[in-house]
Amino acid sequence: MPQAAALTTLQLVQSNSLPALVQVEIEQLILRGELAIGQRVNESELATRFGTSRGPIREALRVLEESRLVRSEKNRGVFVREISIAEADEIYDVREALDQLIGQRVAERATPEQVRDLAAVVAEMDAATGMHDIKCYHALNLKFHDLLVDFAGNARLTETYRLLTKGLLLFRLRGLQDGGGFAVSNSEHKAVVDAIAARDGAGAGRLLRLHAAESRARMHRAAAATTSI
Amino acid sequence: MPQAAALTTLQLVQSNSLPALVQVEIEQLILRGELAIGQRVNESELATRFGTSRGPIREALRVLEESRLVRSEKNRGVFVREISIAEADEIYDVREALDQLIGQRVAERATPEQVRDLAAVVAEMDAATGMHDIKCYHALNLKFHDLLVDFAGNARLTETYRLLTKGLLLFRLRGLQDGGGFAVSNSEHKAVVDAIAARDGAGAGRLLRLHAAESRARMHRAAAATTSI
DNA sequence: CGACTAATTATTGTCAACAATTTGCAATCG
DNA sequence: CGATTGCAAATTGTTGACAATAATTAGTCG
Repeated sequence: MPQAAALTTLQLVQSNSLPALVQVEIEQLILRGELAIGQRVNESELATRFGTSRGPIREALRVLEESRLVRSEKNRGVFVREISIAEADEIYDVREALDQLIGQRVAERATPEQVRDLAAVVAEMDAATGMHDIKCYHALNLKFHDLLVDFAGNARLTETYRLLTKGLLLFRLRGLQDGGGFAVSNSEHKAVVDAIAARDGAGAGRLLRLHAAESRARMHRAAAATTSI
Repeated sequence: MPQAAALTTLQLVQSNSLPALVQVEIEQLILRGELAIGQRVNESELATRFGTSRGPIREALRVLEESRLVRSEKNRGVFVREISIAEADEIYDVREALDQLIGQRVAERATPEQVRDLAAVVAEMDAATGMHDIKCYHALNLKFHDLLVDFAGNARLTETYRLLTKGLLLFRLRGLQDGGGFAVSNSEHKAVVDAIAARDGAGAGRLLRLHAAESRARMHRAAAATTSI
C-alpha cells in the first residue's frame, strides 16, 4: 500500500527533521551492507549523496554512535562498527534475560488476535522453509520477534531490545546469524506461541530465553565453521 | 590527587571532542536540576555558556535525546524529559530482569577482592544511615549498583543498565526515588552481598531482582504520599 | 473591553566557509 | 637502501551567517 508509505514519510518529514531522516537512511546503508564493516564513512560524501550539508550528517552520526552502529575516532572519522563474537556473546547474555521477560509478559497480556498474528507469522515461516526461501524466512523471523516485543506492552523494553538486537544485525552481514538449520528455529517459535496461547507466562519466558540461547549456539557453530575453513 | 584529575581531563580533551564534553556537562546540568524538568533548553544560551558555537551543542543534544534525557520537538526545541510513573514502571520492569542477571553473573565471576569492595560500600552505607546522611547514602547506593554491574563483566550489560537507570535518576529530582526508609534498603544490599560471597548465583540474582522490586514499591509509596497531600 | 490579526522578536534548522588535524607522498639524510 | 622529516591533499572540527518557523506583542476592529 503506497498510500500508507507516503503517509509515514510525510509524517517523518513533518515531525522529524533532516538529521532523523538521514539517520535512518545511513542505518539502512549499514544494515544493507552498502557501507562495509569497519569502513570509514565520509561526511562530505554522505552530504552530497543526501543533498544536505555536513551539519545534519554529523548529528545523525552521533545518534548512530550512541546506538553503537558506528564508532568515532577524534579527527579521524567514524567507522562502521565491527562486532566481535565476544561482544555478540555479551549482547546475547542480555538478550536472553530480556527475552524471558518478553515471553512472560506477552503470555500475560496478549489479546487473542495478537496470538493469532504470531501463529500466522510462524505459519508463514513454515511456508518459507518449505520453499527454502531463507531471505523471506529471515525477514519473517525479524517480524516475529518485533511483534513479540511489541505485544509485551512495554515501550522502554521495546526500545532496549531493539537497540540490542540492532547490534546483532551487524552480524548477519557476516553470515553468522542463525547460520543453517532454520527449520529447527521455527519449531522453537511454535513452542513459544503455544505457551503464550496457553497463558503460561513462566513457560513462555523459559522457552523464549531458550530460543535466544539456541540462536546464540547457532551463531557459535557458524563462526566455528567459517573460521576453521 | 590533582595530577590524576588533570590527566583524565587531558585524556578527555584529547580523545573526545567538544560535543562529548558538552554532553556530559549538560547531563550534569540536568541531573543536578539546574535545568528543570520540562524546561526548554536554549541552544544559544548553552553555546555562550560553554564558549562554543551551536553546532557542538546540537550534536550533544542529539546524543542526550537518544539516551532519553531530553525530548525534541521540531522547530520548537529540546526539553528536559519529564518521566511519568508509568514510564518509571516500565523501566523498573526491565531493570528487574537485568538485576537478576547481574546478581547471578557477579556471584559467578567476582573476585574475593571485589566482594570485599561491595561489602565495604555496604558498611559505609550503614555508617551513613547512622548519621542520617541521606545524600551520602544515595551516592553510595549509586556506587554500589555501579560496582555490581561492572563486576558482572559484561560491557554491553553495563551500558544497557546505565542507560536505563539514568532515566530513573530524573525521578530523584522529584524526590520519588527510594523515598524514605533507606535502612531497609541496605539490609537488602547485605543479603545480596552475602549470596555473592557464598557464590550462590541463583540466590544473588533472585535477591537483587527483589531489591529492584522493593525499590520500585518504595517509589510507588512515595508517589502516593506526595500526590495525596 | 475582548478577540482577532499583523508585525516583531526570538529561536531553531541549515548551510558554506574557515581552522585544525591527519594521512599519504616525496625528498633528503644517514 | 631504509628511515625520517617536511610538504601537500584530504578530511574532520568548528564557526558565524542566513533562512524558516514558532512565540510574542502591539494594534485594530467589532
